[in-house]
Amino acid sequence: MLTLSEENYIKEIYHLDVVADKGISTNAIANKLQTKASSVTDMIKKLADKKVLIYKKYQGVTLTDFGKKAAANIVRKHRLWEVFLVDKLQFSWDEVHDVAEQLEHIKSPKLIDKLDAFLGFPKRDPHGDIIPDKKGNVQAQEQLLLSALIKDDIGICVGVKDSSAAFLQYLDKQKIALGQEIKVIDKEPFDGSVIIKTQNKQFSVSQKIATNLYIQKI
Amino acid sequence: MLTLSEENYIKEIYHLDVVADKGISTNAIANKLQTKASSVTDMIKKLADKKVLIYKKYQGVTLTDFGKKAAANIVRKHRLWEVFLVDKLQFSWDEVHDVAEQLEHIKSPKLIDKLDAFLGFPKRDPHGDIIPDKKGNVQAQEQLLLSALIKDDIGICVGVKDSSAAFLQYLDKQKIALGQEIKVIDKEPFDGSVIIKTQNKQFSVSQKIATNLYIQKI
DNA sequence: AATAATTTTTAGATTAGTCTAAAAATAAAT
DNA sequence: ATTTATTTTTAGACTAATCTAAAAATTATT
Repeated sequence: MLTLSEENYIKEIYHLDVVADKGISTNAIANKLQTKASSVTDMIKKLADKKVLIYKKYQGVTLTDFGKKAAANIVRKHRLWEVFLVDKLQFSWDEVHDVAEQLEHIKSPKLIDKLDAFLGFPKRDPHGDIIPDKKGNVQAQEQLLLSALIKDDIGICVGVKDSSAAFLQYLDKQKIALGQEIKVIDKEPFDGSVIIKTQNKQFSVSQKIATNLYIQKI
Repeated sequence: MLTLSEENYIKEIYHLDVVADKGISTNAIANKLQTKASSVTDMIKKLADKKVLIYKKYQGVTLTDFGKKAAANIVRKHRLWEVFLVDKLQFSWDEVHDVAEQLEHIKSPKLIDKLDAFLGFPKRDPHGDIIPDKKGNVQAQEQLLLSALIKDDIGICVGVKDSSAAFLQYLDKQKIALGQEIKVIDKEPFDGSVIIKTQNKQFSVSQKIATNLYIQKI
């Protein structure tokens, strides 16, 4: 059985693992978890004992298959709860994270199965992120950043890279929602901004926006 | 801010407070929480410092108004989650307790308000217990034990005193549900059993059953 | 009222998770 | 290839929550 703290470490290492290919460094984990490197060293020793990850002094860590499954399960719970908060309780998508951060630690497989069914077996959370299945498998997402599209490309908005409240609120203000169709009218090479058309309105978004919005081409 | 452990102590003291009139003893708390008396002494000192309760050595404890409000809030959360589990997720009433025990510690007033609304502002949980309101007030329940009724009394089943899975399953088997009308046909003075009629069926229940089922007379 | 039994508290130890400060190892820069 | 800078680990300490065992206070019993 994993403690709350252990679960938070595992989840964060899992998120870092997606990008990195070598071992996850002690400092990277410490930054993400707002803690000190020495605390991380202590904890990863414990997690290595529990066969959650592989740890060699000074070489960083990598999750074992067991660790990856455990992590995917926590992520699954987090994202299902986010769907619940938005779909059923009318939370907006920029205010669900902190609550889901607590709910993800509730231990009851039955609860999650029933919640999943109640929500209609959703595939993605309110930010467009894929929800891992019961067995901890994550379906690969075929998605590009808006900035990677070229003139006349058309796609569906499927997710955000940055899920900070500020960014989500910006999207709300511009009436950009997940599931929405977006067409690239033109690109401005000078500053990387993109002129898009969505819902019959045409406007420009900055490079910062374009590099944080995932699109699935159609 | 209260820790998880503190919340569990407060909740248990609150439940014990309903029955007792003098201070709640260290041992009583230790029994309920499956812990040692020495641990209880340590904790109640801490809770006294936090103004949650009044503590005098060897005299037991009593909750302050602040402590009572905090406790009622935890109980409110516990019971609202139980309603959610039964009404929305199709849990049966004998399997919700352990999950609710975890969910009651989630900290988010907004979540509870929205959950309350989503559930249609229920007044009682699946076991018939009154749900404290937002301010921590509990409406007095006018209810008697089935064993206190006399021949020809008619009432509605409103709650259970013992909410163990075994008892709840017994009630399910006998098709006795909350909200159901029950008439006392006769009583057997010898063993305290009661002959009742409900849903056009007439049968006898033992004294043990009759002293654990709450009825509201009509 | 004195003694016995029980309850409660204290004292000291333990575990999980964290921290600071110093030491050791690795990586970067001259 | 040394030296310097950075990262990581170790050593020792702290807090929260618990425990055991012994001491102190209260309650019950003769």
